[in-house]
Amino acid sequence: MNDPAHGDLAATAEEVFGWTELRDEQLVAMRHLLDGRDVLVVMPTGAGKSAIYQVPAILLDGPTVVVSPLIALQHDQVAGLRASEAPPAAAVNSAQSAETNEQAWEAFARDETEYLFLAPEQLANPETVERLRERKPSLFVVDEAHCVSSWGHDFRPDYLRLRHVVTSLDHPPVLALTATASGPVRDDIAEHLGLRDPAVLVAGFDRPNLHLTVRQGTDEDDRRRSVLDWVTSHPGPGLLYAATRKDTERYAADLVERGVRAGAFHAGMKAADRRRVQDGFMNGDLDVVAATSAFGMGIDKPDVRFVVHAATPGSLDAYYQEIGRAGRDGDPAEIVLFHRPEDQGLHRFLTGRRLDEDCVREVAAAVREAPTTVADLARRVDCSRRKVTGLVNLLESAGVLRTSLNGVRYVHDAPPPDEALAAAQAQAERQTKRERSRVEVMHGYTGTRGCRRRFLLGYFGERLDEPCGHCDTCDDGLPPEEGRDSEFPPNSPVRHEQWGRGTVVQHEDDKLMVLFDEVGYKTLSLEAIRGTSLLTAVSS
DNA sequence: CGGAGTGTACGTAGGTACACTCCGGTGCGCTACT
Repeated sequence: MNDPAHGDLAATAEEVFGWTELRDEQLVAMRHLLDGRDVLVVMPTGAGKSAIYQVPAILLDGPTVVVSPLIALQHDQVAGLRASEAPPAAAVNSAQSAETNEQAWEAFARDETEYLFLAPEQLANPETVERLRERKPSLFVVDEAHCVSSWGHDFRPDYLRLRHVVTSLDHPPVLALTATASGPVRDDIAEHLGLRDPAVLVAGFDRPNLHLTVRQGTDEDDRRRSVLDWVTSHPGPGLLYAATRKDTERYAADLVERGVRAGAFHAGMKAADRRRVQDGFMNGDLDVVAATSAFGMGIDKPDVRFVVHAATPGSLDAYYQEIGRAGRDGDPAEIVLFHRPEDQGLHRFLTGRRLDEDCVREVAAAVREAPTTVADLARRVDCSRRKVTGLVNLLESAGVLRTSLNGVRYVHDAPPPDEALAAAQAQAERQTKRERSRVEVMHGYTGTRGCRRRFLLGYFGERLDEPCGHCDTCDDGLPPEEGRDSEFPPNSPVRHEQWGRGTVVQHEDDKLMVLFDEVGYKTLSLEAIRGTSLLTAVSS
């Protein structure tokens, strides 16, 4: 490789960061950014994702804006950059004093800042975007980009508004980084960030040193005992994921009683207690953390020897994210899921949020009266800003509203507010259906008779030609293979008479898993399809 | 939807069985009050 950009990248990486070697995927991604192209990178934690923006940022003329979901992550990134020879880095967020934030903005305005870290909520403030605009950022980075898809639709709706920020910054090259994203999640990220013909780089998902097991529990007491027995008889460090805050505390207490150095971790704990548990785990004072899904983002401990689930998560995406924290040093690690079909109940509840109809009507009516802004709506309507933002997003995807960075207006031929409510309900129902179908796929994993790893990798669009030999189903001996070569290969588009357009996700035994645009994931029996016109392959 | 916790009936002692209610995950930023 002798193009000049390659030489500059390698030289900068070495001079500034001391990296003497860059991996191919890193270099390819960096070159795309220098060429002005949008890039989506899916690469395991610890493989050097941050380098992909840190190096080109220096070569591009203008500052780099990094959107990061957690203030703790922003802090780590800034500290890391400050410890290197890299140009100045700063963060602006609510954990810092107003004075510190103002100083950061002033330095940024004087062109003294190369890397600026912000949460998406900061970018909901038009003044913030204006301050960025004035300095003409040359790179816009979204770290932990799976959050766009997993949180944007309800929990942190400002994620779905980032595309307007990108537009108003005259669309500098956008880099989306994540460790985990299935095909549909990648599409979701690209769509909601408004990526233009992005280069999509996916490094290997397979983690062959992780041994995968699913254990079926009979009743809750039986499962609880099995989990405790398993954890106490395996050396840590390890993670124990539970579904509720109360469960994490109970498991931690039971483990301590059995002589395990364990701590609980969930979002309801005081910040100081959370820090104590996290630091204890990192420095080896604790062997096990019993946690909700709150624990893990930004945790990069190489020697985690097991990840055990005392309840089934709501999606394979979330599951893969959590088990991916084991065995990063490449040594063997155990992955055990203690499953009960009743776990679906909690996820039915969590995905079954009801729409606030009054609020929808109020928002729709207010916008119909006159175009406005999200901030103004939040002031006028009797709901929280977060809720209003979420409803604006929902009404936009239902085709009722159209939005820009600051503006919200009524689509001129859209139905009046009363009927708009029905459209919003239908859209919300589609989202719920999709989420619930993800729960079902997760349970499909627990029930598969085939190779566990093949199922998992298949979901992420990677084909494993031979069974892995390193999961419980392979250990037990697999049923005979059939139907691997069919007219419905993974990732191929199909059409169903009832469910419409979809994409084949998985193919195992005589079952076909398809992601339909309208109804989410469905599992179809090939035997039932054969010889009928129910499902047809579509030429793309 | 399911599990945990509380309350009640039973019938005269201490527990068991069942009905009922309540609760359940992820973080940012901002404001009001110590």
